[in-house]
Amino acid sequence: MTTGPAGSAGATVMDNLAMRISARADYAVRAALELAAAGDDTSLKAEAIAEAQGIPHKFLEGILGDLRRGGLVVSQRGGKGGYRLARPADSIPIADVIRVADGPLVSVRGVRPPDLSYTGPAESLLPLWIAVRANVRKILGEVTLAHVAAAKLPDDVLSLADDPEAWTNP
Amino acid sequence: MTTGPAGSAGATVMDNLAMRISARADYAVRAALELAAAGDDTSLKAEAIAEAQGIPHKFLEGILGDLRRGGLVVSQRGGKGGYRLARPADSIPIADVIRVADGPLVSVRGVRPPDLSYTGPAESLLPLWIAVRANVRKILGEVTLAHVAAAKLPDDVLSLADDPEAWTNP
DNA sequence: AGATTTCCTATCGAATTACTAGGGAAGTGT
DNA sequence: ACACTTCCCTAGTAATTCGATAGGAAATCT
Repeated sequence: MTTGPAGSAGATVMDNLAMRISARADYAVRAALELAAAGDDTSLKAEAIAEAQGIPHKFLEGILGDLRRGGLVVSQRGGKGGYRLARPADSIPIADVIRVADGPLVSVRGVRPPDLSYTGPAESLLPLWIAVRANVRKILGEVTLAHVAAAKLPDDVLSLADDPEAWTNP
Repeated sequence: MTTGPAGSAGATVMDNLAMRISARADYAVRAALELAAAGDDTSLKAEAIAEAQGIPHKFLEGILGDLRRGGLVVSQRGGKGGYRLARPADSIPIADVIRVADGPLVSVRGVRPPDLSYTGPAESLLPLWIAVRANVRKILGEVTLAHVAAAKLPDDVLSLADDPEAWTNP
């Protein structure tokens, strides 16, 4: 499995992180992509998705439950059961998947930017966080499951990722 | 998440967060802004900064220690002691402050994007995370302490924050 | 009925976060 | 020299969160 053992020996150091995509969000997106690739009328079993993407299957079940409650997938129990997307893949932005699985996209100290208040020289911090959030939203709201599943990201996103400097460490 | 379907009004839920600025990072930036506003040759005591920004002062001391070890501030002990910026405020991007206080800016499941590998329909996920990261870096690397302390954000950042839609909830 | 697969609840350990406590080291003013 | 101030360092801790697991009840198909 190329994805790195989900829970065990992955990263050497667990750093503090200013911005992180959680395992939940990552798994949720990958599961949704698997469903997008399967097509609108084929339904996949949780176990199949888990195996394909190297996700602990009981953990995945919980995540798929969230996606269902969030209205992104529909499920069917029983012998021929499984999950499939509730809407066409090109109408589901990645942002939706992350939000449903993980809550708001961006927050500061557990508070959403518009609810913060700063004083003194920090007053302009709020517009800054808002700008960052707007930017993240723009990207993740523009890119859909269909884009990623087809490996055809929009040009403006691709050009961001093409900058070699974007791939360096710090 | 386990919160009722979509938007059940005002309940404050402490969700998981896809992207968060931690208290450490937020405090670090605000402290640095106080120092930027004080000027290059005035030094402020930890206690004064703590009071001005409403930060627990013992907690802040630890953060200031990180900033010092990261070379962003210099300190002086004793009666006339305190902290001041090690460099001019317009040469310190917000990104530097956050990184020093909190580690790498962006990561996925505790792993930095370039170290991930995805399979199947999730293959294009990596360039997407990279694009998001590049974008966040671009903003936080461009905006300096001087910008924020003077309440004069660069135009391209301001225009992002000016979009009224950027301030809405989800 | 019987097999299958989702769905629900409960729990767990380990890590992380935000913060507190206490004391030692370095510097200043009298 | 002496007291006083302020930074500096090490530990510790309570609460929360994260990732993951277990067992069984409910629904659906053949």
